[in-house]
Amino acid sequence: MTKPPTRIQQRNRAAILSAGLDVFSQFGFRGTTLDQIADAAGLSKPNLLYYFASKEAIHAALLERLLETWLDPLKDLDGAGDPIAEIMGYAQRKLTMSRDYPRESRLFANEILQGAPRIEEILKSDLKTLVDEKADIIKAWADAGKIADIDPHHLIFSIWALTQHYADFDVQVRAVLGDKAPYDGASAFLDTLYEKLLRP
Amino acid sequence: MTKPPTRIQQRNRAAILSAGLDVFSQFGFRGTTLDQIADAAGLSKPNLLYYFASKEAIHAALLERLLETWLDPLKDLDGAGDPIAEIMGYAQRKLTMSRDYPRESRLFANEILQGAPRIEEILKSDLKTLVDEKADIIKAWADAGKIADIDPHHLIFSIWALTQHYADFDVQVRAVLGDKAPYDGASAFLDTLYEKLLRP
DNA sequence: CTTGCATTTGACCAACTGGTCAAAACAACG
DNA sequence: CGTTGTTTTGACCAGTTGGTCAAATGCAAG
Repeated sequence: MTKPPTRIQQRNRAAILSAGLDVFSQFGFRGTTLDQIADAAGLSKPNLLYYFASKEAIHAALLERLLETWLDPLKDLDGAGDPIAEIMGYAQRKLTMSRDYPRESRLFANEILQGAPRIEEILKSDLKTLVDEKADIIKAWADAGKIADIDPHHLIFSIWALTQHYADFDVQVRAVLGDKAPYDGASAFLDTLYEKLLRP
Repeated sequence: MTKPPTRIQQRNRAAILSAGLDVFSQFGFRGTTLDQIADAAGLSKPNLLYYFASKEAIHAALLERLLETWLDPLKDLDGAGDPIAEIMGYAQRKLTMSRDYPRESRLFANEILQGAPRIEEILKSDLKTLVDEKADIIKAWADAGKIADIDPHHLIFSIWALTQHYADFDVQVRAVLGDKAPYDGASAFLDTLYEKLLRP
């Protein structure tokens, strides 16, 4: 019997989540204050708490929304497709996510850096299951001689590391590159890297 | 005319820095409290502040100590050495640092995630200079046909990303790998990757 | 217009925060 | 032992924090 949200509710909840994403992704859970989020959302603090029960609740809503979409690119890795194209496609999808959703990437990074207290169980169950499953596919490709023989888990880690680095360490990347745009070079680099790594 | 520090001073300052490293690397600057550091160091809060003027001062001391050693592995990359061995050696040294100094890696990651407010200038000057210099060396190797033709900056980023990932995302890596030890596989994977990537 | 619900707010609170200070406890040296 | 400098602490403070609440305001349907 939950009523459909009004237009105001939709707008304000969205503003709060976006503001929370801004602040949590930069300062982490403990380093973020409700006043910061309220300011960024253009609402008063009591009004924030009219829409979300607590600071925890905002953070939890963000993490939940994040986990929903975060693993999609890996789910799309298709055992029936062309091995090298599938893996390179996964890397490119993940790089696109870093470029288009850097705040989400940093929110995730912050959570992991803090020891993943809120999502450790999910990592050990859902994530591990998904990764093991895709690792089996990659292993089968390697055994069949369709790609080079490399450790599938570390291959997946490498894709995570190389792509998320451009979102999470953005300020360092830009400091070093000067005014050159990071993502074009990154995309080309990843293509070269995985082509050479995977060719049998 | 500064007096040499007493034994007690040495011990307590070291305890504070180690405790601060524990807490700052997990929660970031804003997320860390002096009480947490004092507890971890086994000192009272006023006693903390007898040794360091402020929370900022502890954090600054840690960052300074970190930056001193953080770039050493890259400095050691020798333009006169064997190209592939030099780059693979750098990657392995960096991986060893991730394994032996994960707290330092996470302290750095936290600082960058927060937009590097305290070290952005250093990144743009010292770090950029060093990286550009080493990128020139790598470029020369590529031009001479001694290694494959890849973008030197993104090559260096890839080494940072792939090695720091094992420290910064440790809990995720371990959640996925189960009880398998990460670093042996990582080391072998990096060797394979850079050998294949760099071979002309 | 009015009634009823959704929304917003100012005032407030207890706990926590970074930091101060004077006094106490300790250590070392003659 | 006494004196002097070092180290430690309990009490304290002003500002911030997450959160509450009753009252005020906005708004849409009848």
